[in-house]
Amino acid sequence: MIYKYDSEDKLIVAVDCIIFGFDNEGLKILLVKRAIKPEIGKWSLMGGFLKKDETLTASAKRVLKTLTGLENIYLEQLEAYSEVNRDPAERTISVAFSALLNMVDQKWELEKSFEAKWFPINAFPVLIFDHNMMVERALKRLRYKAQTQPQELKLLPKKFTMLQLRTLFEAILDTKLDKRNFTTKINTMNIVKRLDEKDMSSSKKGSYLYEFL
Amino acid sequence: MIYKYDSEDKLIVAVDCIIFGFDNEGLKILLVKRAIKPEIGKWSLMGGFLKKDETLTASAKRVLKTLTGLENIYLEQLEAYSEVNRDPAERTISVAFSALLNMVDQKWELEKSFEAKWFPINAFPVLIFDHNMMVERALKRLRYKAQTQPQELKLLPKKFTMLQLRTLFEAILDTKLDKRNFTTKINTMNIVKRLDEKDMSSSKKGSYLYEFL
DNA sequence: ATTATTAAGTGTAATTTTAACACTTGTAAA
DNA sequence: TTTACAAGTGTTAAAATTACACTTAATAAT
Repeated sequence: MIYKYDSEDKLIVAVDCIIFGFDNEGLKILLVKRAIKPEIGKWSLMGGFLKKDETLTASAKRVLKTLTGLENIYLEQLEAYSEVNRDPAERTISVAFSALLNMVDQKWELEKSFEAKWFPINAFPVLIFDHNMMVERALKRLRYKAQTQPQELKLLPKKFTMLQLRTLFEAILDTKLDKRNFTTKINTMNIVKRLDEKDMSSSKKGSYLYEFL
Repeated sequence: MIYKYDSEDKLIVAVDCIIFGFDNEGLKILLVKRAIKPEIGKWSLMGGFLKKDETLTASAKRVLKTLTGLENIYLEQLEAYSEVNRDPAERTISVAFSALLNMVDQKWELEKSFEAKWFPINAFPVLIFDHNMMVERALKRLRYKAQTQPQELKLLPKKFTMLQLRTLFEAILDTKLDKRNFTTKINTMNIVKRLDEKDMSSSKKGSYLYEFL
């Protein structure tokens, strides 16, 4: 026997992705020019609509794959946004996802048709709807993650130097960190192993490469 | 000009409330006997369906008011749950809310028709759907709150003793806490003020009452 | 071959925070 | 006046955090 709820209150559920990237210079956010009305042509988070037969996470993964071609982007669900008039076109609620993307060592390209662009995290445009709020929340969450579970910061290439890791932390936390204290801290946390390999590109001495455990 | 998205993927959005209470004995959770099919008669979180013209928070507040009559229950949004078959009746997603409720000093009554019951947090029944997962997540979040923003633990009467506060912490964190260290910690956190008033009910000496700042 | 250059790598001391631990006090009841 | 009982309080040791600057390894230039 199959039961159905009796409701005229069905609505469209969207997902919006706050896509963070890191390229050794600073923390970046990937934005797209909105392709549909309303607010067509304005900067926006990459998003899409939840289909009836997919989970929110699957939906976000699909959206990200469409934009980047990548299948295994690290994702974390954030809040749902549900102001009644958040989207002037129609009642929708949107579930935000934070996506972390290593910009360097993967072979991938942004799907051209989306007019996507990376912006520095401290200099990106005003976004549509409540998307700026979403970014703010995602950043807060990212800072928390850095403090508590740095191994989840999937923003670095598989092998990275201490300098890269520290630069990432500095970008996320928006502070300067002491070199010696940082290394000691990371080492006592037991989350990385030092490889025998060195990266010779940045100095004559070369710097050890690390991997997350 | 009004735009509409073109979509057959509208669906029902629910809210489910993890309602925590504290009565100086221990942490409790408020559950209801489900009144609709499927799974009618089974224990469940208190929930309801999001209406087209309300926000998720408003919806949760409405649901809580229906059950308790209270208007100003402290609420925090948690994750959305979206497994395709989480509710066998129909595709729904549900947004979980954590609600904190001081069981002692308010004048209120549980609406009888819901067959609601308080359970100790470490001895409550198996719930329908994914509700047990929701409770687990809510507990985790509550522990985090206790560590970082204890003034948000709206589970105590306005005036409370250090013993009450410590007992609450012990219940939430599921550990014993040292009396002296606890008092010192709370005092250095600058989140409470000690009143001149004493609660004489628990001892001959009486214990000071505190308020959150 | 020697020297210069450059970023990587490393240790110690001071301070702050946390954890462990037990006796004194104030009041009501006997 | 004494007894009983929970409330209230301080010190010491250990651990974590912060501040701080010189040495090292390798390449490039002479």
